[in-house]
Amino acid sequence: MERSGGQATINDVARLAGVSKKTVSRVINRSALLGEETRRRVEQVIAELGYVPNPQARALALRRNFLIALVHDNPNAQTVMNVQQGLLEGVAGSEFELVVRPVRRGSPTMLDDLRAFIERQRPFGVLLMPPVGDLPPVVDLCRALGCRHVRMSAVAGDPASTVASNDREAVRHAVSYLVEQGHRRIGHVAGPDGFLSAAERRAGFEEAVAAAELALPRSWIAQGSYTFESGQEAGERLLDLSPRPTAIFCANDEMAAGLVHAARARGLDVPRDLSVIGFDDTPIAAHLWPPLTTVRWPSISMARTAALKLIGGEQEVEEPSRFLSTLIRRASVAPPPAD
Amino acid sequence: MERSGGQATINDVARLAGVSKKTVSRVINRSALLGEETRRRVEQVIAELGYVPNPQARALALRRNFLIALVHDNPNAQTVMNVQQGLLEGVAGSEFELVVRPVRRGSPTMLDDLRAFIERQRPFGVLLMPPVGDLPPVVDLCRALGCRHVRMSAVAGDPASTVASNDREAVRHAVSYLVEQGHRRIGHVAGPDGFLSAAERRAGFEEAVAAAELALPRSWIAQGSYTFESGQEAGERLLDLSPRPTAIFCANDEMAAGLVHAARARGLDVPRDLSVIGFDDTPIAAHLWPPLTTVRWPSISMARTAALKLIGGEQEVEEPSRFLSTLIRRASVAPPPAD
DNA sequence: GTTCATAAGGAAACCGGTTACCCACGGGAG
DNA sequence: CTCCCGTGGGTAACCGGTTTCCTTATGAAC
Repeated sequence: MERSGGQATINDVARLAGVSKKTVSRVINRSALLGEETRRRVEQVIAELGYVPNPQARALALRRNFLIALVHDNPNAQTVMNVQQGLLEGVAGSEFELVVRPVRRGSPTMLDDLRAFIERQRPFGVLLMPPVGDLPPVVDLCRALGCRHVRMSAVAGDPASTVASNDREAVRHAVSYLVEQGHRRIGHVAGPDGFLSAAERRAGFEEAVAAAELALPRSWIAQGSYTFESGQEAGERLLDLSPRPTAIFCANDEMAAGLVHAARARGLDVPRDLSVIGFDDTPIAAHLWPPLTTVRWPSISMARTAALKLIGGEQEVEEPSRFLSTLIRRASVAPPPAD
Repeated sequence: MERSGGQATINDVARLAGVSKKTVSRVINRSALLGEETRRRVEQVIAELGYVPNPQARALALRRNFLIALVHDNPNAQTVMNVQQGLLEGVAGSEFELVVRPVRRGSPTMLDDLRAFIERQRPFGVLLMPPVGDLPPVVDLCRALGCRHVRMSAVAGDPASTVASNDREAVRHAVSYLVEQGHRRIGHVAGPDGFLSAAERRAGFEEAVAAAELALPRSWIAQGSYTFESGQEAGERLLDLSPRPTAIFCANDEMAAGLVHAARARGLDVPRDLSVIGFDDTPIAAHLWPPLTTVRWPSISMARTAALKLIGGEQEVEEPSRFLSTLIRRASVAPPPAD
């Protein structure tokens, strides 16, 4: 039974229950000092009226709001959606809402835009997705504004403000898998400069190759920009080499897809002539032909933990000691050709 | 120059400028009745203090907030991201924020969850993405709650609360393209029951086939569920027919990708032996081999218009008379084999 | 010299909650 | 019989804006 034309307010509840606002507020906030009898009466009136506290009024009185902002500049739609899902799982049952705030890296006004956003909304917390969270000026801005923030990152950092995967280890594992399959000539399509994830993945690649005591000519590493086209171009360079790599690890799935296209254009069969591994497990990976072996980033659980860290106050959030990326084995890897 | 430890308030500004709150409020809201001299003085103090009005306080006093909610239940991450982008473009420069609220169709508590969300937040407006916006109970709920809403839809509806593409026409056009290429045996992988888009696309398909006076055995239409796997299964059924279709229109890209896999598994070459068209232009389409001819849904501009309708009050939003989906021609269509 | 319209701006109430502070009451200790 | 304390709950101020209503100064009209 709702009053038409406008929500019931705390005053309505107080009046109908014959108590003061304060008492109603106590009921809402589960304060202890309350008679059982009174509490029941108030709760009944609340139910009858369908009363819901006004979040704006609450925010004003409490001098804090219940907004978690997702700040991102990530071209990978699926990853962003996963993070949104994880965040929402993390705040489920609480009164927090998720607002999204894309930014444009490279835009000269990015920092000013972000500052204006934070100053205006004063969100309770912000989650910084990579790659924007890898930018020190962005983190410094949050700190300067006194805005609590958590970064998702490919490397460990301050535990209070970081949830970290371990891209380097994940890549070492993926490349070891290629080695196990018998590959000795392994190439790499690296991500762009300035991306922490790209640097980590490359480092992991180089460590794994070194650990297996394989040769690594400079020319077997081609740099791309995380795009399909750049993967294609990198593929053209790598596949024209002689001898050419029998396996290539790509720093993301987009580039791996481009690489596979380049291979096909040269009449090379994947995985018979060339094994390929990507990173991210985007929808593309599963639907490519052949289905792409790739590394899955635990984006949902990382985001869930990030949400808990943001809203969890000071108490420790129980957290996996490490977010493990997992190798998803599909059909794009096989032993090298006999040649 | 900001006061450390807390934003400046309207009271601080008023005090430093030697005026009343009301006058500051007038400056903020560009009220006319103000001396040039006073306005300048206040504006200078605002700048010095870095004063930003508190949105919660504003929301409370104005009895309305500045939240636009995106309610969706769409498995296609790229489409959701496009809609987010379009919404943000539409509200750019205003003080609106975008909150996202995924729902789970099929969950028995979906309506209750949505009701709780709307009653709690009282968002200024909500955008209902398909398929959840196609559900009458959801629309009825918004109406009952007095919550302004706009649906994105594959068919026209009440102009005040609908932005509509014309899927039927877009599909007719795509199928005509197959006919022009010389195809006479054209099949269809339809979307699941209960999806407006699926019904419209199927209707468009059937209309185009009828207009070209082609035969359409029942068996040439296979129903899927918009997933890759269902596309694969549909492909298995369609491709075992004899004679089999030389071209197939799929109601979305996921299923088209599944169909292409099924074709390849049978040793069929796309497009030499089979032409395929999808719908949505997801990233998968461009990265598939061969790159998939598909229909691009104008999601960004539809969402932008939807945002304007939501925040635009009563005045008419200038709007394309129709949002045109465009046929993206890639390599998955060719003339039929000679046989 | 009045009267009156108008411009400029202030005082106070209000939006819907939370909180600092106070009061009334009842029971046990001294 | 007081005193004191814990319990249950009310009063009023406050959060930071907006709005209603009112006052004052000014200049034009009569």
